[in-house]
Amino acid sequence: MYDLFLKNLAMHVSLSPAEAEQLVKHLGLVTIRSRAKLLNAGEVCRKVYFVNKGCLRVYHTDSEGIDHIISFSPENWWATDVASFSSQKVSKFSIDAVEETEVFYLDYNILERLYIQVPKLERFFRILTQNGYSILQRRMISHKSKSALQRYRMFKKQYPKLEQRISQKHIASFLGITPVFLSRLRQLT
Amino acid sequence: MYDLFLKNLAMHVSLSPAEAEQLVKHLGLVTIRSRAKLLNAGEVCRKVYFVNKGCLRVYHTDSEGIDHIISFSPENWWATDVASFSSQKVSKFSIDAVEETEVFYLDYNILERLYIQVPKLERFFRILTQNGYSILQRRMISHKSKSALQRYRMFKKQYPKLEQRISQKHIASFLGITPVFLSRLRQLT
DNA sequence: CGTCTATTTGAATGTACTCAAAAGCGGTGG
DNA sequence: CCACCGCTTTTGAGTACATTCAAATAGACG
Repeated sequence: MYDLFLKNLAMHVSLSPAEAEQLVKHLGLVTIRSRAKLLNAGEVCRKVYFVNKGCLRVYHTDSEGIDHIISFSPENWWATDVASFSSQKVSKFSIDAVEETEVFYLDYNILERLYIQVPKLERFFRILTQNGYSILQRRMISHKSKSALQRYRMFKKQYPKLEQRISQKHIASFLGITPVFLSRLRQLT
Repeated sequence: MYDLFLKNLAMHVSLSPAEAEQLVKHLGLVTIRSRAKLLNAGEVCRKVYFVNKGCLRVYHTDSEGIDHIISFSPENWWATDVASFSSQKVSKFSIDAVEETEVFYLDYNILERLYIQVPKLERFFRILTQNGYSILQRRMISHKSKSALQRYRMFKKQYPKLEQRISQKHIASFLGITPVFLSRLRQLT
């Protein structure tokens, strides 16, 4: 049951069985159906999520009511609103499910306590955030230096499986273009 | 001398005098003149920098030879290529000085040792990276949802002092537009 | 089946870019 | 101290990538 989760942690830290036990027993589990929300912009983000099955999206709804997807989190990825979670202030982002999704979660207060009990977790989340940061940097650069068509092709290459599972509307929002324009790009392939 | 540096750390962790001493004695110090480089794309980024005076820029040079500035680091900010530093693999980014700049730095190996000796540093850099991550997210969103003019106005509002110190060419690169177009935007104001 | 949302297609528009040339500015050497 | 060189900024004209609006078509779900 916790296989994927523990393997994910093992990528960056090696926990003793006791530590793993300690961690796992504080883990929440929830399954939500497609489109169900885990976080609404305006709320405080109290949890960090690990996707065991399915796919989440983290997005911002701008003043015009247009969504901008900041990231997808398929199986084996983490999702949270880092800004809101780490400061426990209201969130500018929302999180929902792109398809039926099963997530583990850790509560803010529990995690803060765990940081003390299991200091390796501090390390784990430092590394996790660093990785997320550098992925975001790459996306930022690609957004600035590549055309929409190039970005779409990179997306398909990088996430071949995801493309099947996610609506074009969402892919367009992730790429930072309109669904209409994405539809035209697809003709060219 | 270490005032600004220690105050910066104190924002997120409180070190004992012994811990502060331990940290500070491993700190390097270097002053570089405008345009001098601290990191060249293609090298491994072995240091994390703290800007005590002046201003650094972290940027990527794309296949066309065009620079894309990912961040400025004026006094009291940190700079590194997170991806390269944390993995100790070759860097896709370069770092140089926008004006005469004085930086403290920590070496990768030293920092890894310090993480063990002073675990609070693990926490500090976790929080630092989380903050950086959420700043980058905001920039990503603003890049997708705002026009160049709006982004320029936001930049001026957010970094009023920086605008004076940095060339338009660099501001344009940061905003993700051409210097030519920035020049036109400035007429409108 | 009917309704609602997602995708496609067409036409007109706008934002930002390229290329080119001129003007401004700063540093360096005579 | 001035003249010159190189780099930055401005300005003009033409262009391209991506958008908006509108309408038609296709798909998904109750």
